[in-house]
Formats: sequence, C-alpha cells, structure tokens
Amino acid sequence: MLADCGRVNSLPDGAGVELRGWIRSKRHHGRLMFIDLRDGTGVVQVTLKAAELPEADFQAVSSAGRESAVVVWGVVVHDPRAPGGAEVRARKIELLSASLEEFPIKKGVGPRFLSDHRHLAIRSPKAAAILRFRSNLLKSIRNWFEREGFVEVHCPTFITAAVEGGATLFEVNYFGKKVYLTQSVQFYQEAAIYSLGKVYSIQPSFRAERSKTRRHLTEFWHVEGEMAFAGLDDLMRVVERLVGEASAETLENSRELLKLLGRERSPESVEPPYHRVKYSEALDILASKGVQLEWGSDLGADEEKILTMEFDKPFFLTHFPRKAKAFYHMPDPANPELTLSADLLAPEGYGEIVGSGQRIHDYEQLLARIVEEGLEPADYKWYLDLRKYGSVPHSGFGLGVERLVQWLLGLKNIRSAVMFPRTMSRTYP
RNA sequence: GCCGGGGUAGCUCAGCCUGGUAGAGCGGCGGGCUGUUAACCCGUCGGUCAGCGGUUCAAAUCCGCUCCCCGGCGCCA
Repeated sequence: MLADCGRVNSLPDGAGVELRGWIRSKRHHGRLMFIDLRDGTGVVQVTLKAAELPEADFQAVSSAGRESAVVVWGVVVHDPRAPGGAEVRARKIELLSASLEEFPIKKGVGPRFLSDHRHLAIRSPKAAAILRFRSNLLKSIRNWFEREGFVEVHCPTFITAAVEGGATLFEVNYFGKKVYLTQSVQFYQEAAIYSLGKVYSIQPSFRAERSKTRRHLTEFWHVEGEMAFAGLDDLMRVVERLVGEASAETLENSRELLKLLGRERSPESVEPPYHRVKYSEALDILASKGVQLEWGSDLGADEEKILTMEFDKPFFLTHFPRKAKAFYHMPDPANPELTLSADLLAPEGYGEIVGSGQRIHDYEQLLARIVEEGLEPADYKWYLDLRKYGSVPHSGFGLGVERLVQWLLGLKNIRSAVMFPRTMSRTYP
C-alpha cells in the first residue's frame, strides 16, 4: 500500500507500506542504518537492518547522500525508540536518484546562505509548513468572498497611472513606451463595481519603495476588494469579518502546522470585532504616554508600536488627515480636513496589514483633489469618467497577504512568508 | 536617502585593537560501529582573508576608495 510519511503513525503494526520520498538525514551504524524520510506530508524514520533486506539495496543506500530520492517497501512498527512513535522496517529499498553533491542546506547555515539557496531551503519541514499555512489562508479568504457574494475579477499588471505615490512605481519598457507595474488594482475594481457590485482580486502588487525592513517586499500578494453603495462603517465591518473569520478558520485548519512551527495562536484570539480608534484619539493616547505628535503628520513606527501595546487584537486607525492620504480618499463631511479612511494594524508591532477607505464619488470634487495634488487630470481620464455615469458612494481595501501570514505565524521576517521573496536587493533565485 | 553592523575554509565563526608563514567547530572524504534521534570514535582533505590602491623589511591586521550583504528609520500592504 502506498503511504504518506506523515501518516505512518496512524497505520497498524505490521502493515506493509510503500513510501516514496527524500532522505532528510541518515545515521549509519555499520550493519544498522536509520533514515529520516521526507515526502511533503511529513517525516518518518526508516530502519534498515542489513539482514532484513537485499545486500545490494543496503550498500546502495549507505553511500547515498542527503536528499537522495528513494522508494522503500517495508513494515510499520510502533516503537517508542522511533521519533514520532512509529517507524518503517525496510524489506527492500530502491535508490531512484542519488544526490550528485552534498546537499548544501544543513545545520548551522546562516540567513544569507539560506536566501541564496531558497530553491533548496523550501524543502525543510518548517518552510513547507509556512507555505501550506499560506495556502490554507488564501483558501479561506477566497471562500469568504464567495460566501459573501463578491465576484472575482482579474486586473492588468501593466498600468499607465499611479494609484499610490508616483515615486514608487517600477518602470517597464513597453515597446518603447513607458508603462509601470501595478501597485494596486483599486482603480480597475472601481470600474468593476458598476458592472458587478462587489468584487475582489488576489494578485501581486509591486512597490519600488527603498525599504530595507523586515516587513517589506517589492513584490507582494495583494487581496483587494471594492463595494458599491458602501460607506466607511460598512467597509470596516467587511474588513474585520474577512480578516477575523478567514484567519480564525485557517488557524483552526492548521493546528498541525502551528504545532510543527512551535506557534501558539488560538482562533479566538483573532475574532472580531476590532477596536476603532480615530486619528485624533490616537494622538490623545500618545500624548497620555508622553509622546507629542504634531497634528497632521503620519504615525511613525515608534508611535505605531506604542499604540499596538494598547490592544491584543488588530485594530482600526481611522479618519486620517487629508494631507496624509492619497487624493481619491473621501473627505469626512463632519470635518473636511479628515478622510473616511481606516488602516488595520496588527498588534505586537507587525504594522499595517490592511489599508482601506471610502472613495470620492463626486466628479467635481475628485477633479479638484487631482488638481490640488498637482496631478495631471488627463492622466486620470478614465478614472474620472467613472464619476460621470451613475456614480455612487463606494469603498474598498487592500490586504497584504505576507503581512498577515507574518503576523499570524509570528515570523521574524516577511521573507519567510513567501516562497521566493523579492526585495530591493534580491531577485534570485 | 539617512544611521548602525558585517564580508576570513563548503557552512558558522575566532584572529584585527597591539603588523611577523591562516585557526577552531561543523560538514566532506576514508575507515569503524545493530537502536540512532542532523548519533559516536579514528584518520584526512580543505583558503583569491570581498576588490583595488597606499604605508611598511613585512598587511587578514594600519590608511584611502569601491562593491556586496544584514538591520533600524523614513515610506507603505
């Protein structure tokens, strides 16, 4: 019977199994040999006693290096001496493909070496567990959107006008013309709501920010949503339910992975509702902690950290000053110096995981803001067009997948939340 | 962009202050071992000291320039 390494444990004593996998490590004692065999579902010890299998098989494997591929036929034995409580006693083993060279990933290697060999490092059970967790999370996110009636749309990666600041665009030579890699699909989703109502996208965004921190990538996966007939309160309700419910479901479905990663995080610890803190209230909280911040300036990392100490769940920071936000943000009718915006901050200093807000839907108001920011209205022609034909209040958000994975798993660096990270200084492998 | 740390064996690092023929551990390779937990024991191979220039009888070490990496800030998801 073909079996998974990760599930040998649950098979009865004496069961005959076939395992296909890679030699993670080997302990050789002359006529006795132990192999930790890995296959993507887990690791199991295979015990080879020379007397119990063909001599040629034993010899072939004794000279095989780590990560050699093998097929093992053997018998399940529950034995307290085996890691995990069960092992497979080999009766026959076939060396499918011996490693040509010593496998470079081993005990004691440093972070730079691991990054340079990421294509091999992802074989480690921990790296694989993170990738599986990420896959579970995206499945839950997608299921949530589908349950809530959002329609998935796919937007272009080549664009001509900036959504966020223009300085952070990657320029691409497009048949001699300058175009850019997308930073957000927001503008295209704003077009889509007039066709589909509620939409979502899951695709990469690119930011040419010269950020050298543990929470920045130049290419990251962006979950974005946009809704017609939605104001700031509707928006925050959607964001907290999406983040909270999808995260809780993922944690529930990933208990084994969390155990393997040595992480503790209960589904209850991420459940909504989340606190809403207005920008002005945040300044008061900071002032009470002895930190004076000038009204209008954005919060720095230190200020953010102090605020996150106040909460043990993510929380919204709302109503940012107009000058701290992009031109399309809806001014607060109660105070036009503020915007109807909401960032969701993760606790423990992991920073912003969602940026969101209500968009300006009035043509003249949007045009005035574009001019006020010194932008060229002609560059935003089609975007302005959307305000000409039955324009309605609408809101949307963007969630950074790697940021969320990083916070949920307590990862020190965002790079381990993605299979092949792209940063300012890394495009290899 | 600003600030800080770093680059020495395949890997992790010591040596640098106080200049004098390049070190350790791990790994590899060879041998041994029937209950290991990235085992253990014996032997052995292994170097463009990031690069360029300068000072000196002599530079991994002192000085200058350049490149690369990591972290913090700013910016953001």
